[in-house]
Amino acid sequence: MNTDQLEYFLAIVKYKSFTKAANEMFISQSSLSKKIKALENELGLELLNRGKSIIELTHAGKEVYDFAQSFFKEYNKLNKSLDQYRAVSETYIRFASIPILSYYGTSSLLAKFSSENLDKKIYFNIIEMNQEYVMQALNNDEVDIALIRDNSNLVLSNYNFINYYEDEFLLVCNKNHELAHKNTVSYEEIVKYPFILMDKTSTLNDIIINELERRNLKLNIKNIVSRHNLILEMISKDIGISLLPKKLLETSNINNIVSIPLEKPLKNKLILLIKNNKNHTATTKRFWQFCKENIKD
Amino acid sequence: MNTDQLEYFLAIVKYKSFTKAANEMFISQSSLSKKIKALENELGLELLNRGKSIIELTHAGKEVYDFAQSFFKEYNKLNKSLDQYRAVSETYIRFASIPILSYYGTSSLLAKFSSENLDKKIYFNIIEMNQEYVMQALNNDEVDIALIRDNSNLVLSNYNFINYYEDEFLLVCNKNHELAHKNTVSYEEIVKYPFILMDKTSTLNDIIINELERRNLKLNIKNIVSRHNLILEMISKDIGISLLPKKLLETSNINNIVSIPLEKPLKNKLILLIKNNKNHTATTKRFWQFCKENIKD
DNA sequence: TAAAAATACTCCATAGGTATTTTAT
DNA sequence: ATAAAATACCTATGGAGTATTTTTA
Repeated sequence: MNTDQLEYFLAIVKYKSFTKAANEMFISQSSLSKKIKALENELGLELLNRGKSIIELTHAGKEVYDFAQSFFKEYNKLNKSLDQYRAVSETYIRFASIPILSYYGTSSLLAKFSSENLDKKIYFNIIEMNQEYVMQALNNDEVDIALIRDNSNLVLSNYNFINYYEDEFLLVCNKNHELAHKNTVSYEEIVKYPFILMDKTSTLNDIIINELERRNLKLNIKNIVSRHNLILEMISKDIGISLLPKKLLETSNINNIVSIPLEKPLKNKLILLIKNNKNHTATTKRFWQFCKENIKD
Repeated sequence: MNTDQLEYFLAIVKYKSFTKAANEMFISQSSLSKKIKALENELGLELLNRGKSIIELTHAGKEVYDFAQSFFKEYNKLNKSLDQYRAVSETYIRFASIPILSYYGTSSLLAKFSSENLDKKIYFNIIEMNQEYVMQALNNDEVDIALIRDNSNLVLSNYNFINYYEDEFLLVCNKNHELAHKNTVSYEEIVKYPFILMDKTSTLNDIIINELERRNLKLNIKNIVSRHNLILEMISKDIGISLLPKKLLETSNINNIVSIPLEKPLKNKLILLIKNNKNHTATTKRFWQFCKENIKD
């Protein structure tokens, strides 16, 4: 019996699925299956009733489950206590993000993790790049975890993800604009007016343009700029209108601007991504676990 | 971390020696050394201060030691509880002995072990043979554990042993014999009288004859018989004298016989033997452990 | 110098992976 | 038929052994 087996066993119970648990624990379904079978063989008992649409504990399994839980309680206590004897080592977590970090409270998440894990000096190596480069870095193992925008082009089969934040796009216009008085606006109305777009490396555009294409509509693009603050400033001069995630508007203090919900809401979803492979450091895994527990979606 | 590592770690602390612990746990010193190093690496800590003439726990080691102890308490509890779900399986322990089993309470030892291990049906496969055959069977892995007499010919480097019983040889003679009134007798006196010897396959003879050869004395052999009861009966008819272990005399109820200590005591030592190799079943290992704990030497 | 732990080296067993089959709904 | 667990098969890592070296008292 070893800690891995117990940990994996708890994961299966938690997720009620070998496949799901394997994914979450960064091992293959096959390995997990064999590991649990090995544990069952060692104990000479079946721990799980498989199949019948859901995985449930056998009576013996329940006892092992309770044992495993209190084991980890003690084990974690031991490890915390051993920290006093351990040299504080350094580890890096390489974190890449699209340029939105300051708006979504990410730094406080990272800080919280560091402060909860004082046994190691944890350094976050943070870079902000456009989504294409973030994905490249993730795929080339130059980065451990990424924060990106979930656009429809993403193929997530090689990744695990956590929903990080979700809000919706609002129409933003000058307070003197024709639309300013409306309660909701439709896509058909939006395309009538000069539109200010982020530059094409932003995934905000993909989402907006995809949605409009789906509806056979085409934007009347007036300007393309590289930062959303610039968009807001231009709107405050009534140069055009735009669509921006609600959250980005909350932090701005530009005058003369009005934001209006869409008739058919358009979601802006941010997700954390980690590669599905098995070579993550213990600290990276621990951080991923921490994110799962600390981000309420 | 796994149960093996913890078990081995506890053994090292118990025996204060890697080499000793390795031997007791039926693994090589090399493997043990590596296993503990692996545990230390995993924990990122030294657990033992090696070398300085004795092995002692570091502060961290003490914490792990306490953890391991309470772990096994819980682990054993779990296993006991899991027994109710386990199919009762059968295991055999192959036990060979020189023909003395009825005199040394061996059967109650075996019975006690069986009754303390009700999770398995434990069958003892017991054979009594002369020592040469017992040793052969042990060497050929036809037998797991052997009970033999420790004569000076034994080379024990390939075995682990447990002192099973120790008593001393007494001179036995008829109550009308010339020596019958003495408090102690010397070897010089013994060789003067007709002597009744066990047949040559008995290790009793080796011990007696070796001792006399060491003293340049030679027995005056009158009869050779195959069972010590016969010897006693012959002595009761004053046909000769003999040397027999004290214990064998306690259980006999033959009259007209006197037993007298030797001036220079001659020991009769029975030992349990197990091969030093690593292929014992869990039950055999458990029985061996049980013997270590239950036989006070 | 002697005894004991660590290491070098070899061999084999097992863990982990991918691909496939079996099972259960 | 589909989704999920088990299995077959392959590879690579790690564990066990023996023999040797290093360490320490």
